[in-house]
Amino acid sequence: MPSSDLAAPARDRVTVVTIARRAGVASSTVSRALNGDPRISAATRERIAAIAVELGYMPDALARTLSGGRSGLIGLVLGPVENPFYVAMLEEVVAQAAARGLRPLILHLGAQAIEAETMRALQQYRVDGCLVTSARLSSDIADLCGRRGVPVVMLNRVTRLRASSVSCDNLGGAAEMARFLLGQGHRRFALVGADTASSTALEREQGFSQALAAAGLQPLRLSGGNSSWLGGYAAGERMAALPPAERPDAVFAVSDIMALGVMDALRRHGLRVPEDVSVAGFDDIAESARPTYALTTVSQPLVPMVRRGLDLLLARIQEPDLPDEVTLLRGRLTLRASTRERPPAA
Amino acid sequence: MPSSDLAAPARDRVTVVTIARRAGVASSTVSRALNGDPRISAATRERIAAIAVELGYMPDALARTLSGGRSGLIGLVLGPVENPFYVAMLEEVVAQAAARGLRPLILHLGAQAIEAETMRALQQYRVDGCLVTSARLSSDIADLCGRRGVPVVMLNRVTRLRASSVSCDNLGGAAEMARFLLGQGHRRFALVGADTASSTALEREQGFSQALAAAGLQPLRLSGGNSSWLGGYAAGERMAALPPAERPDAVFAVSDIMALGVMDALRRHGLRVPEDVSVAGFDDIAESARPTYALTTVSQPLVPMVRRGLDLLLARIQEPDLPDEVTLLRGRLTLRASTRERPPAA
DNA sequence: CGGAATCGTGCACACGTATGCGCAAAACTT
DNA sequence: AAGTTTTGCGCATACGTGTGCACGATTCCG
Repeated sequence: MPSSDLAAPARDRVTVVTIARRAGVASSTVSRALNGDPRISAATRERIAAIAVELGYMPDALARTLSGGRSGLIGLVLGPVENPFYVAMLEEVVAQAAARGLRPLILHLGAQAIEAETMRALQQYRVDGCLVTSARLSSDIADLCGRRGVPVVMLNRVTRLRASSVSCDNLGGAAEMARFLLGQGHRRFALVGADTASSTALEREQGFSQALAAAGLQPLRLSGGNSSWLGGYAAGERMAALPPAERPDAVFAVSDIMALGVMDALRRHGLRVPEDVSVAGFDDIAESARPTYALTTVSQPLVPMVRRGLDLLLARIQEPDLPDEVTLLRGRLTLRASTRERPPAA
Repeated sequence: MPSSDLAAPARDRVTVVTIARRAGVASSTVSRALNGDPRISAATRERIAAIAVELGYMPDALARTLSGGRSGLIGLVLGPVENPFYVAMLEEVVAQAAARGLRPLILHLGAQAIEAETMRALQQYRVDGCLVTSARLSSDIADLCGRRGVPVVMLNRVTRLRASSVSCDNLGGAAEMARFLLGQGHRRFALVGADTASSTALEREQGFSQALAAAGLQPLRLSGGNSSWLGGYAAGERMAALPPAERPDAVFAVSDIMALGVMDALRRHGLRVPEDVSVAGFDDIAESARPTYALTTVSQPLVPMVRRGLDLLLARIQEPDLPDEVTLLRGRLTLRASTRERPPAA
């Protein structure tokens, strides 16, 4: 049936064979020449390179992969993007991956569960490695990757699973924030956590509480749902509803996005930040730097975190049997206008 | 050199050959059986299917692509993610693409220029099609895709280039907003636009201005940089600095993210929204629904837009010679508390 | 000047899947 | 029962690249 014969001649790719014919050599010579094999003479190499440029040759990444190489693809499993921190992380990962010649393939994005489709994609496309930022169901991913020999690095998650991880020193950062607030004269604290207990959130709660306990204090625990603006807002409303005598004079939320919700709720109910209540967060997302928020927070070292994560991943791609490694990077206290010195006594 | 001989036996893939040997048939029979070729008997088909399941066989997408099929990869070129609208669009694209068995490969993300690396990736990985939301330098992408026969669909961008596009009826939506505000009794308007003139922003400005002109009015044009919160904030500050007599009583910003900046600036300078000034936007991002903003806006039909975009793309992947198509979807006015009826006379 | 070492290149095959074609056996027709 | 169609499957090859091995040509050494 020569019905669709006209569809065929449309696009003919430039391959090593095209170049080989043009140069009068074998295709293997072209392959070696372009890959800098020292066995090929300089003259031949340059001649072939010239033809390649002339024809606009681009090696087919898929064929190269099939022939035993790496695909250059890294699978991305991303958490809830309603939290701008994950968006910033995505942006940084994409930029740094591109600089290293890697292409990010999105396997999953969002807070909901990971579908079977994702797992299939992970197996069908020969992903060299995986970067995971979502905790939910990450165990399945890690498990599957482990069985198939695909290295995994967790970003911003510490896990007991077989995988390396890079994370901020959540415990230390939260503790440092607690000590800072204590030093400012605050004595009545609220701690806003998230219901969906991620390792990150738990560590921050713990670090904050422990530092307060060292000063003989205990925070009022408020939780308002998941780690989102709305969750923080709900917690803030609950706090604003307290009788003034019981109301804390400093709030620490385990994520900036929640802290912003807390601030908005407090202000909406007539409380001033920082005059009446100091508010602090963790992450340092872009929104926190807005003059209307000016949130005091613990800045996560995003760029070094991603760099370290890719370092770990690439090392394990080249040497699959390297042992798992857990990296902790210290956060930095960023002081803004949402917190304020309290007079020593009431 | 038998040095790294131990590295080889690590992971042996399950391929059609594995199954063929196990079933005592040729590999071509396996391929046909799994792809539902009617020439294979039901008995053989089932036997092979059973073995495939037992061994956990997954076809290699790369090899399949090489053999003449589609890769199942669609390239994504994304705009500035500081605008949550683009993040929402990304999320929707990922979800809908997965449902159709497509994998999104991130080619570019962010406001800055598209690097050469991106163009290379586009050629090296056999992307079936491209989805573009960024206007900056999208001409290069479209050009390259056109030459290589890769269909392109622009989302939220209308372009004169060779590509199909799906977009909201920006002109009509902005005009409808203008008529609504007029109907509420507003007479002094401000229009907040962006410096970096995207087609989207320009159309919205135009639609708003034209509808006002039809009522014999002209808006005060304010621009405060690019389409970001900070840009809106700057415009809001300029507006708040005006003497009360000259100050508009309604502002329309060409994007929600700018409108939120405007609101924050106005409130920070003591103006009440909507009591003193009504504020309206365009996009309907999640933040606009927060009780603290409650922004009146034009909702973009995100889900249908992405659906239509993928429809167009898939149609052109299967039939490359289809003519370009431009789809316009009507937005819907979403009324919230940031706008308010004005008394008929002063 | 003959043998060995070195250099540059080609042949063949591998990776995993899809498919045109051919061939044997079974089913049907006359 | 012999010929014709249909059925079910295998052989060979293509896709584009990488690489082990071998082979002819050159160079070096004695």
